[in-house]
Amino acid sequence: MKAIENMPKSYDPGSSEDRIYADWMQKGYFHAVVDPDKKPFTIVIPPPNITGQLHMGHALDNTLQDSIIRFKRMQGYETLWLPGTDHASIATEAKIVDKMAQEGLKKEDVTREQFLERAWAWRREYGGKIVNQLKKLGSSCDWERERFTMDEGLSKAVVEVFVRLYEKGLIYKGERITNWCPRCNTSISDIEVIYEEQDGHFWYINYPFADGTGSIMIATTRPETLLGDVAVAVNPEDEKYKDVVGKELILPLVGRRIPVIADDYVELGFGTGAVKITPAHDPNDFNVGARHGLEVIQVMDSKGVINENGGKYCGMDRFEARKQIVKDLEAEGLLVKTEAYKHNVGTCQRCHTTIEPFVSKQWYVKMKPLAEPAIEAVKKGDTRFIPQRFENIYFNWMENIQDWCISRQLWWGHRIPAYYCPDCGEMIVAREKPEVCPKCGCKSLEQDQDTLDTWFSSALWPFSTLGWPEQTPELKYFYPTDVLVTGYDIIFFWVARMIFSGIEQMGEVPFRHVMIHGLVRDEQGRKMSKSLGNGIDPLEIIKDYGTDALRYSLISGNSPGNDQRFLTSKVEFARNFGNKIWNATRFVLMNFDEDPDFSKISKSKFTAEDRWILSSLNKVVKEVTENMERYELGVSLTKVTDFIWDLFCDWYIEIVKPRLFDADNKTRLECQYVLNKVLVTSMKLLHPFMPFITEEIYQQLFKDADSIMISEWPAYDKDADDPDAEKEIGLLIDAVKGIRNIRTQMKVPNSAKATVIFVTEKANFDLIRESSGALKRLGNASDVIVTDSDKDAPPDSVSVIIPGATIYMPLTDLIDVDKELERLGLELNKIEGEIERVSAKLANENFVTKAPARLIDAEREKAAKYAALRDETVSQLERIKKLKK
RNA sequence: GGGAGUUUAGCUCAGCUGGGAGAGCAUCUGCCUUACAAGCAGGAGGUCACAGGUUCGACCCCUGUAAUUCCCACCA
Repeated sequence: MKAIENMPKSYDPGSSEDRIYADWMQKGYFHAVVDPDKKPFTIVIPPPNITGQLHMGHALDNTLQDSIIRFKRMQGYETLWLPGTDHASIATEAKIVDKMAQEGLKKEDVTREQFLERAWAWRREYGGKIVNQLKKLGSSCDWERERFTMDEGLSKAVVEVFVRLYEKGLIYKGERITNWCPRCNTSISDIEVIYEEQDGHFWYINYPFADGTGSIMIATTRPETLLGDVAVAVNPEDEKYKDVVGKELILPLVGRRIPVIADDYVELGFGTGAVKITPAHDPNDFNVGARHGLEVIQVMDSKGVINENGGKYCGMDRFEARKQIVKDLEAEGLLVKTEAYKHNVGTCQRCHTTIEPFVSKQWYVKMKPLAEPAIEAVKKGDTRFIPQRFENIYFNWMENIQDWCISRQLWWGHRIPAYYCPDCGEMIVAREKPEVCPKCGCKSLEQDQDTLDTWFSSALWPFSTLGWPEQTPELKYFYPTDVLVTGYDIIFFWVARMIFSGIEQMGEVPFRHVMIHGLVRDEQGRKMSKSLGNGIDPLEIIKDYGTDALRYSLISGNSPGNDQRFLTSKVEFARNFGNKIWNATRFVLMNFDEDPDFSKISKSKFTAEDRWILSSLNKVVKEVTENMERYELGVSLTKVTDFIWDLFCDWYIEIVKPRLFDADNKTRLECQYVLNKVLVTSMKLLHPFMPFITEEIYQQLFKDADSIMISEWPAYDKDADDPDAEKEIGLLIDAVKGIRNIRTQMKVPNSAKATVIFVTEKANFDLIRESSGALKRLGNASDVIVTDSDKDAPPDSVSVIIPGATIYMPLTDLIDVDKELERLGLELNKIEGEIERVSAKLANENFVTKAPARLIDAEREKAAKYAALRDETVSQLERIKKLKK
């Protein structure tokens, strides 16, 4: 056993965490191999963006994963936690554009190759940063298997999936209206559009009939799109407009003749009942236009600037044009009125620029055939969400899914594997660039300029990282993975897409469980954000309190799916807890002999408190393991904490001190053994959450020990349950609590050590005598006399009545007779209240006939207990009353 | 418009399949007791949002109401 000279009075995480982590790495404990003799347990990390900086969300997400993976590793699984990063095409590209702007450069000023050069340089410079930050968290990832979504292997997987889906007809190219961000200058998918409520206007505009017979009034929030109007639609049922359907209108400011058409899309009773139709710039209008064979007139370019179709407004930004058009309409007397109007405006998830629906040629994934089996898989329970309610969100989205626009007009990302012949226009989708055009033999085929949505590659993450499309042993062994841990904010973006991709490519769901967690909010419950500046840097917390404390504060009190607030007080508590166990260890070690030989212990020499703490420990092992298996990490952590702090430190250690301090005590070695056993076992239970301090303690407890992280997870042992010991020590604890309580209530100064006379039932006699040392210590008594008769009790004493025993504390000069009478009276009231409640229950025939037997027995036992307590309290009252005379 | 969550001590939150309400922080009282003042001991504080219902029994299950947060859809 090591001496404790290297254990300072308080624990300093800063001095050990990096060293311990380096040691784990060096010994290769994080590395997983294909081992047919062991069961695999796999987690793939949600790959952080290379633009990323570790924030509290990562800290939570990765602490959860690490805790699970450490638990499973100790349970004996071959555990793989596969790490990596995501190229995050649009986010990274935006960062690079920003950086270029600082040099006075625009994206167009450099070639695609030069731009990509910069992107890779970015990746080299910043890509490793977040990885190092994950290491600071203690993450036990298999870094030898780290992947990047644009690695050669993963890129190969992306091309393979694209080609396969194309060949199956599940990927197609089409000209359609899509969400377009004029600032990022690219198409984006439906879920990348964030709707924000904005204060806008409703402009009412008259469109005159071509025949001069008046006009029809429409209302719009986007008057600039008027330039692209090709019709005005009314509901076919609308009496008001029955006669005008088919007539022609003169489009204001433009002069184009456009028809009035009838279409169900127009809602009766909303607005003016007439809707301008602009197929090129509104998705609904696009559909209306398609139904009626209307022309699509694009009036804006990709940057939101009015083009040559916009006549005199050409060259104006869309919002500038809006103002001018309103002004011009007003001048022409066609603007009827303007109303303030709150409405939802679609904005770009990345840059919050207002989305402009835009007609362009894009690549799409046909979703229906992919969604169906993915829905089925979750319905069957092949993949389960925790908590389950997120399955509804998943179903709801998958059942109403639209085709997925996957092409982006960006440079950073996986380039679409489609090749075009400049001569004949032939398009070839292929794994490799064809040498010549298969149709005309032209040799200068050009690859599609577009790249793929960054989520296209993330969707393949659970198998592409394991070597797919190669049938590697890793893929066979580790796929499907066991649990995916992620926030509810990316269920659509990522989780759903992994599920259908896994099923489609691998024929099997990518993971068995999806553990969903919430957001980490600030102390006031606000979302942490850059713009609010309310983010808390996990690395700062680590610096101030240590990684273990941060991890503890994130796990404790956290329940799956729910948001939580980040409270500094919680981190402080966690740090204090670390210090507590550190000092418990110091205590244990300083009370060990030089080299205790635990092979010499005799179990028959275990005292009641030994059996009690071992039994309690055993119970905690069982419960914590069960909670861990159900991914209830917060509950586990609370249970471990309560056991260590309350049962082990505050009771067991305090009870056994006399044994330890007495060098001649006959059960001293057994006591040391139990201390060691309980401490080691509870450190193991705590290790998944607080890996560093538990390792440090483990190393202190054992010479030449392997790491705690590869030690065996404690097993529940049926035979270690000891209800008798629990009952016995329960009695002792009640007695001590009672004595302490009296002391405070009677305001007995600590210095006044009164003799305690313990009158007990015969059944408890030996036990109490055995524990009298502890009782003396914990009750701060000068002496403890155990007897089975109250004849020794001095009359001027206060009494503590517990089931099966009465304790007298002679407090001559200190006892206040009236006060004691009052106290006992209150006690009696309480007991009688209990008796009333219990007997009411037992008198209830329905309860006695319908409740389970064990509950009825329990109530009967209580009834007997309270009756005894009542009798004893009454007799104590009598005794005190006599004093008064 | 559709859906989901939340509502428990002053604050932040746990509470697993229904069987006498818990923790941390804050607060009050007393303690530097030779592991720990980042500590120890003892207290106070809750008609578990509200109203019904099911049940022998409801914080827990059902219905409704209110407040609050979020997600989806999007009406020009």
